[in-house]
Amino acid sequence: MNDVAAMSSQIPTSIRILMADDQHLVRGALAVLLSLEDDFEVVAEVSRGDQVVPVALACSPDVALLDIEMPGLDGLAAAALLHEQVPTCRVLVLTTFGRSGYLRRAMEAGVLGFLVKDAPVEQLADAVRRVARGERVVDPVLAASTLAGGSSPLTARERDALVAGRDGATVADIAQRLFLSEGTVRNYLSAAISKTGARNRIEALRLAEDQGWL
Amino acid sequence: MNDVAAMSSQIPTSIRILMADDQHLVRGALAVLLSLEDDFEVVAEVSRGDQVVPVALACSPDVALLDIEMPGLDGLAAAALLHEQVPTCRVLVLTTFGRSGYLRRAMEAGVLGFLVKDAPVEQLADAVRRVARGERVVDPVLAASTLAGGSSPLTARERDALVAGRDGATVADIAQRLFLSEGTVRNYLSAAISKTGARNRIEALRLAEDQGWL
DNA sequence: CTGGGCCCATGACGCATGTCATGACGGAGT
DNA sequence: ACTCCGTCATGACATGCGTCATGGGCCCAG
Repeated sequence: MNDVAAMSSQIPTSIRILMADDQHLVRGALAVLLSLEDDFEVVAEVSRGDQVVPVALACSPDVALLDIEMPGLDGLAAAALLHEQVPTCRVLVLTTFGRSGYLRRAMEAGVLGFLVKDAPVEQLADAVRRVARGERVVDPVLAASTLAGGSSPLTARERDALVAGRDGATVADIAQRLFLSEGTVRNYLSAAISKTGARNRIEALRLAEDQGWL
Repeated sequence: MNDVAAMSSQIPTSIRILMADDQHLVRGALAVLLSLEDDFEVVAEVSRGDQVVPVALACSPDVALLDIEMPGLDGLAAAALLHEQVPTCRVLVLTTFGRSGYLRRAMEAGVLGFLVKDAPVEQLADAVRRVARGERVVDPVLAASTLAGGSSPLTARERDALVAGRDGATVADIAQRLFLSEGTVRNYLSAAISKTGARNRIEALRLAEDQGWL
């Protein structure tokens, strides 16, 4: 008896889930969907990335289901923090975009599962169970293309210069934001453009984003 | 008896719903959520805008729940077609972005309800019921900002020039795509930039998009 | 300690871009 | 009929942008 209890694995207790997504409706709907399975229990819902760790500390979930696009803190950053501060909590990332770089960054953040939002519904519950068991769950097609894509050739500052120009800022604006000289900014942008094979910084931005290099 | 049956309004029959969203997971989850209400029946699910009308013709739903960002055909265009070809079907648009222009275009397309995806969950069922009854459902805050925004100051070609430059195309590229001279393109872009109050065509693109002028 | 890589900067060159003036054509409205 | 407005075009000008060469400071690995 003692032995059986100590096995810690197969008491028929439910999997405790934390959900993070900034869109109330989809978060709620997914929570309902998961709650219908009788071995799941959604113990917390948050709408901002920076709430993930505090809430996880409070209610110790088995699995955290994180969206990537979130205010406050990016879901991948949240995953990294979570992995470090609440290592017992496995992470399943659930995102709209199947970008290579997202997957790469997710893996670096210690994420176990990576699911795209247009996966068939049946897959979700399955993925949660497997992640709870400690298995890796990744779409093989996406995994392959990620491997093929290689890792980012951009240096930190080149990346900074690119993202600082997202909203259509001029070189002068970017220079101000990064506390750099205009010439330096132009150099970084130029490097980023040539590395991505683009002809504009706009195109470079788009390409880099698709590759997940931002 | 005859009279009662002929009243057509209050037989306790369920509201037939068609769902269109390209993300399987959220579409499925929302469908489940709605199916839990016993006066709802999700009779069809599609993942592309161009499937909306054919499927609606086949299964004659009372309410169509349309996402905007969809492959094949934009949800708003689908709504317009639906309104014209299946006028008995009321439309509720459900979108990620609460952009003024989306709302405006939705209204022009004969849409009855407009709901953002981060609305609280309880609101969805309520919105569906009200739309089914023929009531308008729109977030008052969004409605106000839309009214304030006014309608697009851009001419058709200015708009064309802007959108043709979305992916970071050069002026020469845009000129080729629109079969115009480079100078003309520059003129259009210049006009668009000054009308939006931007300093770049990139910024102009962003601003115009936020206002829904594209 | 000596490359090599990244960070930061400067200056100069050439092309792309944004602005402006100007003009022609056609449709819509008074 | 005349005028306004949108469409298309040209040419000229100023600025912004992308490229390149060059150099100094820094840190890390060989």
